[in-house]
Amino acid sequence: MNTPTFRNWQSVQTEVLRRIHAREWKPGELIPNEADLALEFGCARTTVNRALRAVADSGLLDRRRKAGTRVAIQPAAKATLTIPVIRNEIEERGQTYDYHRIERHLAAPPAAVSDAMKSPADHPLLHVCALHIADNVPYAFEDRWINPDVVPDALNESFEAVSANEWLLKHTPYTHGEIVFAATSATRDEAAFLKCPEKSALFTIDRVTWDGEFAVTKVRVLYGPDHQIRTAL
Amino acid sequence: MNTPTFRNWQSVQTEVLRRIHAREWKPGELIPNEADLALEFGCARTTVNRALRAVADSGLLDRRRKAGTRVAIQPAAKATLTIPVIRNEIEERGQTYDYHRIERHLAAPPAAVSDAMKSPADHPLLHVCALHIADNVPYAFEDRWINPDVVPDALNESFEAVSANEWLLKHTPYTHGEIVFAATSATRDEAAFLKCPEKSALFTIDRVTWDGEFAVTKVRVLYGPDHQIRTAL
DNA sequence: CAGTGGTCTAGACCACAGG
DNA sequence: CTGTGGTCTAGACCACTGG
Repeated sequence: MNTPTFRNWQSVQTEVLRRIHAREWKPGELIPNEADLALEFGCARTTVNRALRAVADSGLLDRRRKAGTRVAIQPAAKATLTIPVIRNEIEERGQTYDYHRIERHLAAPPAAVSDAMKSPADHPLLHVCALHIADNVPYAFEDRWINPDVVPDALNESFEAVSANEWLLKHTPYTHGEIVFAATSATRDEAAFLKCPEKSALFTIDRVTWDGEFAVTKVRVLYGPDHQIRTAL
Repeated sequence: MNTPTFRNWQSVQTEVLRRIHAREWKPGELIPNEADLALEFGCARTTVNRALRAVADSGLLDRRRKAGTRVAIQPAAKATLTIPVIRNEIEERGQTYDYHRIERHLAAPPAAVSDAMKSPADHPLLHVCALHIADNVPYAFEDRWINPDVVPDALNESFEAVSANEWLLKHTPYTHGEIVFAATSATRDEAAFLKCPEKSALFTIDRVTWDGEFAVTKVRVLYGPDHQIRTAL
């Protein structure tokens, strides 16, 4: 029985995944090259290429020129996390969103912040703290430092009605960033804001965004206890 | 002054990103269609398509047939996390890896586990607990349940030398999975294994993997305090 | 050096959804 | 109905890298 022809790259991808899962192509094994597969599948090489590239992106295949394509031995799981604007995150679950600005002032940041932003230690930055609230329950505490050299308009903004989270997204371009996920123990202040016991385990996201070589902002978001981020694998 | 010609999709992508960051194309705005851009860039439409698709995948563009392509208004950040096999994670940092199996027995799982695996409440599963160690310091505690119906060979494996983490990856295919990130407070036992204070905030990954409609395994990995996952944005 | 994947091109048809 | 993105094709050249 011959392999039926495959019309599109998704069906080729499905077949490739099937062969990997069914161990027809075993871990570490070399699979046929694109030209041969195209022949077998009855489609153009481009189509096979697209399918194999997709599978390789997910980590299940290792591709190298001349060496060919192999089934990955220990496929590292790759999970794509989507971190939405907090307001959207809450509203999409049908909860009402509320926002409270806690603090806003210009100050020299602690060393950890100026280091992370590669900003001179005594250079004042705009410090904005705020609470995001879902259905009247504290949801996340946002502790942010903004570089006024890069975002001068921020100095004219009170951040009382609009969160810095949203305001920056709308007003400030950035070229790249770094994001760190961790678990931290709630300090006394943080616990008070989030209305949870001191030293609760909090899911934490730290983010620094850059516009070229200049740090735009550094933010730490502390989510309330029991917060979790879920994704398909 | 004309736009110079672009030779490959990466350079087109770079130019597209530049226009978005420079606000030449503003958030919410419609950008020219593929055919026009191809003309402007002096390349084939396929090439433009590849570039725009890549940018859209990263969340900065919204594309819809007939409606055209728009710059995203509030681009949700997308971060791709790579979760390697723990041994590799440790060895890649140049640390020595060590492993200790703590427990292994067949037992009826707690309700939370049988629910997550959609397995009958009284159906016995293989429970394997183990410690992953980096440079003689506890690194992560692995608490795993394996479905022996799907992986009968696991019953013949002691998991004393090879972690279930690696063994399953090598021996068991899976079709899909779900992964949850959270922060949890160390229980007394967990704290003892990880040699950290009780109630420390621990970064936690829960994973359930499936082969078709059957759950293969459910694992909870508790990382030591201060563990963090970092990725570019 | 030669085999492999990576990519480009021009042209074509199609699926979808806005108006 | 029609404009848009989504995809396929055949053929071509290139870049990398293993042997």
